Amino acid sequence: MESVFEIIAEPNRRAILSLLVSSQQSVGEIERQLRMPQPTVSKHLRVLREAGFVESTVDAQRRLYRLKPEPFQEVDAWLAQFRRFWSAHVDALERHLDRMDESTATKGKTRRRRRGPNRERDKGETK
Amino acid sequence: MESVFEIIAEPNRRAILSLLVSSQQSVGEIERQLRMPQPTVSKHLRVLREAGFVESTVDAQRRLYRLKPEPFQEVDAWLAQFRRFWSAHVDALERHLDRMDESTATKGKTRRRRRGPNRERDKGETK
DNA sequence: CCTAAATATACCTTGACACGTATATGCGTT
DNA sequence: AACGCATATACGTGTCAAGGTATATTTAGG
Repeated sequence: MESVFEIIAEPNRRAILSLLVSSQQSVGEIERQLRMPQPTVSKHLRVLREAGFVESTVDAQRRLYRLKPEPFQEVDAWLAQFRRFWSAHVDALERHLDRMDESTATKGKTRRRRRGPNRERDKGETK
Repeated sequence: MESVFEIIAEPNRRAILSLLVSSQQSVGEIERQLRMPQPTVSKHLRVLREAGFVESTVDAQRRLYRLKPEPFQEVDAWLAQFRRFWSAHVDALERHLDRMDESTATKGKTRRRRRGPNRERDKGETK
């Protein structure tokens, strides 16, 4: 369990991280909102803490967990090398994002995206 | 092996993806550059292809693999919700947005970027 | 056709990790 | 001190994915 990528590969851990975006939460609050058994929450939080994704402070018997930025930056840094590549495929990207918009439309406020004519693709690499 | 996060959790797969950033490569080229056995390369490429990270074209006995953008965008979309947390490093973020702006400038439309202090942490938990 | 090269797949083994259940630890209250 | 709540940890189990080795498939060329 060394890399940040392995950490975020686990769906429950991603759920926890997403929960913590809004504000810090206690173990019990996470447990209830995500409807997962308490030991599961604690164990995932341990992994997340050791990987630097979260930190905790003690509040009586409760532990309040909140996000830490560094590992996210690490993921972002890795992703960066591909940004150049996918901006060359903006059109496919736009189409993809349109589908994402559609699937998350329940959130109400969606960023509207405009649709343009297709631009040229294909760097002419085929043999 | 459903999610994109599980796919990129594997170091060898990340290595392959990084290799393909520069240009498309054959299995043998990947095998030699990464010094990993050929079946390993093929199997990872299969996983990557089924997850939409790469696609291949046939060149005689060779298969040329190249990147596809959509899954990367999916990772980026997930990462987006955490961006406000690491805006401590505004510089990298700004650079990122700058490149986004630049690369999509052909589309003409504005991409809004909030600037200034986003000092909005520590929501005063119950203590 | 037959062979060699490039790539894919099949089979097996192994190890990691996520889960459930049970139990331990810590803290606050009476 | 004793109890109860919140959280952590220990242990046993099952699953699944990655690696290794062997073999199959495809294609070019003689």
